[in-house]
Amino acid sequence: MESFTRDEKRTDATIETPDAFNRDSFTISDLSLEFEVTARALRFYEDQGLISPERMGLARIYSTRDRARLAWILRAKRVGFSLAEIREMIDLYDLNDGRNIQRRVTIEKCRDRINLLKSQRDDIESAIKELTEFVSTVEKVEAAEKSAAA
Amino acid sequence: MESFTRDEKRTDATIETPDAFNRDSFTISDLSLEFEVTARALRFYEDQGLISPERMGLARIYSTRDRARLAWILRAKRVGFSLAEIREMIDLYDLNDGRNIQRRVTIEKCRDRINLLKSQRDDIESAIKELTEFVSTVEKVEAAEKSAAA
DNA sequence: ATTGACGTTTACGCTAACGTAAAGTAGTGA
DNA sequence: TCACTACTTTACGTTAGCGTAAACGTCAAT
Repeated sequence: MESFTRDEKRTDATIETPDAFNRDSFTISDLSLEFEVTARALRFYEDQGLISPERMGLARIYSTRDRARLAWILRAKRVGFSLAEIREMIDLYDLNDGRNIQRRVTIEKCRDRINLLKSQRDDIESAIKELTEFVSTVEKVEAAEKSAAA
Repeated sequence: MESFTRDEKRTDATIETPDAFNRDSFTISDLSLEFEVTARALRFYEDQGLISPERMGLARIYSTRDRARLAWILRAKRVGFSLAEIREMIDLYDLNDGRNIQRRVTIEKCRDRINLLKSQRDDIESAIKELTEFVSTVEKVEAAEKSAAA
């Protein structure tokens, strides 16, 4: 459960086969390349308790679960959550894996988040509309000028 | 255009009628109360060139246009824009009031923003879905436990 | 043995968006 | 006149989210 047998690693490739998909573990640069985040960021997330990969000596070995979790983290970031908030949410998930304590609190927090997300979405929707209209008016002006110049 | 005639101000109220709606000018605390931002924030936005109210002596006098602009700024903030980005967008708007220079650049920038907003919206949509599903599974577990206890 | 690629830790630096005194001005009300 | 209140400026402090050395370990290839 906690030991990492090196037998699971392929021995044919020198140490890394860049074109190998269907991997079951990843290095820090694998993930930083794939998700376009710096290794520094990944280490920082680990410091903040968002993710905790296995170690092989000092080196970090990310599992597919870690990878999925990272994807989750990054999306949460994109939608505007702080790392602290993300951490909270992850804790909620993890808590509900085995425990039944505080389940109602979890649900409430999730509901709050959902509502927040919805209002954010509405704001964005309005912004899109507004910008789109702006663009079209500008384009109309432009078209009018062209025909006037003709 | 630039002078502010004090005749336009009402002289009946001492200096502020707290219950007066349909106002045409606002103090800094009016706006900070209404929009629930601190006066410090408003001054900061001014420093950053996002808004520039008239002055009556030292005191800031916000017009209805300023107020509308503030509303715009705050919504842009809510959807994740930085103050610098908001400033850029405002400049674009203002530029297109009188000038025809760089109109294509403006449009391009707007298009980029629109695309960014759309992908943000999609991210949020996914997050909503995911959280909603999570909540419902948690609730199912809860319901199952209750019936098991009966 | 050394170079190079990739990894590590520790730790100081930086930007954004304000918070928070500190200290002064300006008008009103007693 | 004094106090109060709302407003101002200047300026240093704070938090988040990393960036960026510095200095070192490890393995494979030259």
